[in-house]
Amino acid sequence: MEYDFREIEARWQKFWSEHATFKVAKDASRKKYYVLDMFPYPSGAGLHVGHPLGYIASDIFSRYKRLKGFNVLHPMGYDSFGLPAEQYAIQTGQHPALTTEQNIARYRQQMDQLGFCFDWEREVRTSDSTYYRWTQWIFLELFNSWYNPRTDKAEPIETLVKLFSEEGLNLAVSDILTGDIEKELHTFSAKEWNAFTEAQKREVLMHFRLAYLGEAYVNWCPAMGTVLANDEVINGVSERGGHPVERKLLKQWSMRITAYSQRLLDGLETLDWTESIKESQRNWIGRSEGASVRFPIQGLEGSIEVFTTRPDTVFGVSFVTLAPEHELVAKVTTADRRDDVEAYVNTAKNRSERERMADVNTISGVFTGSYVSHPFTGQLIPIWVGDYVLVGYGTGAVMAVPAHDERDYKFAMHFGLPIKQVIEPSREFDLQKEAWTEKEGKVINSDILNGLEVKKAIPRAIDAIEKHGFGKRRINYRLRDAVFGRQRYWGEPIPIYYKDGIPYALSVEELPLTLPEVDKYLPTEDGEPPLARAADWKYQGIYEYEHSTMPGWAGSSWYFLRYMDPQNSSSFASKEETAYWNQVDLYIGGAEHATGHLLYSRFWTKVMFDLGHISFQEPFQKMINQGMILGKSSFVYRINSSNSFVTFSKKGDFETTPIHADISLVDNGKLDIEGFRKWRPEFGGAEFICEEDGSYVCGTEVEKMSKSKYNVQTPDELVEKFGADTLRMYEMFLGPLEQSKPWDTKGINGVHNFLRKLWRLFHDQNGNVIVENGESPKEALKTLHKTIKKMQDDLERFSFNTGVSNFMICVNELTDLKCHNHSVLKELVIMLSPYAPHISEELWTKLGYEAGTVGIQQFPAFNESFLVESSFAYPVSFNGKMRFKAELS
RNA sequence: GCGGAUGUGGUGAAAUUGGUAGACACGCUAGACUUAGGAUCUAGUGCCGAGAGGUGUGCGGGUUCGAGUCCCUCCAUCCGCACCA
Repeated sequence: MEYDFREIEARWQKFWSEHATFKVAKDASRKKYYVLDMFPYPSGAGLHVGHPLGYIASDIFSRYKRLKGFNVLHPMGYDSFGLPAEQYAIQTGQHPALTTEQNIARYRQQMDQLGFCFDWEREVRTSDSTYYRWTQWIFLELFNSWYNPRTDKAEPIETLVKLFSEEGLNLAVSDILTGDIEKELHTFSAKEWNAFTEAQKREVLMHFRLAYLGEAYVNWCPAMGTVLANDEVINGVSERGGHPVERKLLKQWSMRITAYSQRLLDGLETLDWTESIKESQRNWIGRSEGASVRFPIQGLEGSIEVFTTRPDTVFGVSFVTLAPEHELVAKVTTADRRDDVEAYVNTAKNRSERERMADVNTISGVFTGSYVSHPFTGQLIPIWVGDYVLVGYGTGAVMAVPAHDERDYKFAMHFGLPIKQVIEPSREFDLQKEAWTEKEGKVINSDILNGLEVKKAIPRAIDAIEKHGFGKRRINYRLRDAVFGRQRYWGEPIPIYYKDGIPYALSVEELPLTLPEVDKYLPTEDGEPPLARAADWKYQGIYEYEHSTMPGWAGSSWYFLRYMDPQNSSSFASKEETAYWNQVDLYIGGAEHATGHLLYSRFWTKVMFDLGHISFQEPFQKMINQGMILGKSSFVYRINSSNSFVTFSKKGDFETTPIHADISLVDNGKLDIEGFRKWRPEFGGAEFICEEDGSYVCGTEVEKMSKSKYNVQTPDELVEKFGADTLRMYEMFLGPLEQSKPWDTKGINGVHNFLRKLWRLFHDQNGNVIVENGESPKEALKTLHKTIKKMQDDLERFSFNTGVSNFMICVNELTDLKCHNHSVLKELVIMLSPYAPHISEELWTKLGYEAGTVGIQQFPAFNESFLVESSFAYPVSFNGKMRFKAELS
């Protein structure tokens, strides 16, 4: 009897499902371990071989941890709100919930056939109202909180109300103001506060809430009719769809993630993540230290505030530049300059992000006609407008020091503005040709700073600026608040209604605010989001609800918490459950979420921690980022303006256009010509210029796996051909988990043959089980123990590829030894069970053990005494002394 | 430009703390067995060389008794960010 994987796998999957083998529950007597996969968006295309890579790894590790005695939480769910379902709904009129449901069913079926040990009773779906009820609840928590810089954490908004009613908002409490709040608010006394109307109070509070409605420059995508977060915009076009994106000032719901900049930065130190992801986050947060300095405007009230990291060069300022969108531009523009400035500002505003980014080398700007006075020297300095200054960063204005900043230098050269050297370069350098931008050298021409080294001059300059009241020390972050509203249908409704134009939050008891039915999934004629179409959808039948919905990252920012207690209907998860399961110990997923999901979910976790809902600050302790599996596309070469195709080696003789051919039509590089003709009607009469042997050879290229490139390999056909255990082991065998690699099935036979060999170790030619009892042969025990040690090490360091290899070596050796000893085989099966669960279960029962229990055995113990004899020692001399190093042979 | 990663046979790769480089697998070569299969078994397979031997981890240098591994310079490829003051 041969290894009949089809029969075996179907039978065990049924058994696991019927016996709820992988159901887990809190168990205080055992240590927990939480292994999480990034949950998928259920797209219509189903899973391709790249998707399960991470799931296989997490499955292996979960099973291993279970063998080690841990109570392992290993759940799965769906990030089921999202654009594609909505787009499909727009095209077909079909409700997104329906397509989503179908796609989930397909995903589930594909995952099931791989034999994962998920506890499906804990499944979550972000689009399910029993789930998004709690997403809305968290939104309310954010809405009803503010960030208190004095305690450095989020607090209920009541503490702020108390503060205002006792102290008001004045200089003494100005330390509670951070970032943008600073600019927009006026001070008031406690008395004034108490006399404020409800509306006035709410307006003030809105500037402090962690979820707030505010005016902000947003990434507006006209093609999609919605706003996008910064990380959803790549090179000035939308991440999904590639539509152009422009900047627009809009009133939007936002998340005050900037309040957490420093804590998000500090928290990274405690995490076991790759340096590259941490670095991406540091970059995104973009902390820089410096000072803000105010330059009084000549002849007008007020001043222009700039942010600089080089206060040491303050005496080298020769002009000040405002961003075109800067609020003071209109005010400082003189009458004779107005036409020029307005023309410039309009051009700059109308350029899309993409255009603006495309030509960063073109220098443009315009003089406003006004001047500021230098705070130290009183010298008059012209005010310019230039689009190299970004409104969203710092104060939207810079003090230009052309001698020591490259962009200021180019601007000054272009417009013939003075360049004043204030740093003596520390090595030979031609200041006539470019700016000396290094933070090195001696300060000159700078009054009180003269003679100081740059590194010492910086703090000295800040001290002087603060002493004279010209400005203050300031840490600036590049991180922007996250826009939270989307003008879309298929997302969580924001639990807010408007009374007299003022936003009010729903109460917790009124949740969930369910998604209403609409006639179409498009914006209304007057540009309102699709939710505005919902007839009679009003709070208490009177007040308008908020019409935008939450972005895709809302539901995914906290899903790991819901898995801990997914059925709970009185809270997002009980305290007992979150205290027990705690942080995710191992998180596996793609690196593409480095700045989006991973940052947002860290932010929400910190807020939840501050408000006392959970006892940990970071969601994911250790993270592994699996590499992408790329597709190998096949190409045929059509001779231009003909229906003839030329084989790869002869294509040089013609003018050709490469066309993707479906990889299922290509075997070993050779095209199935008849299949190709039938594939698409336009190729029906295709002619082929072939190789000498009559075959047509295709060209190949490694690309991202995608439907449109006809290079998608689904796991289904491979499972059908070789079985899930083979596919699982093969995907691990391909190479290091974290490395991207092209998909290639040429080695899959090797893994499949190995499983057959393993099968034969237990069976004779007639299919009878051969298991011997009694004393285990010494040689077999050595092999076994060597393998136990290696397999364990491999698993601990996530080196699943060597794990598979080492297991193969073991089976080869036992086969050579003709070892059928019961106790050796038993431990072999347990060791294999994480990698190939189906065949392990089968062999486990053949060894006479209870079905469904192989996964909860103890991982076999490694016994050194068997290794001592088989190891050899070789001499090593170290620092002149000889010593011996033992190696396991 | 800045940051991160990677570079080892024909191929995927291994080498865990500086200690026999290329395990394991694919592929290939030769043979055995077979009513032919994508089966199994045996032997071989980094490169040069008939051989002894020499040589070899992107290039060049360094530290060391010893370097794929540590340090420096450079090169190539991939990924991320990018007018951030």
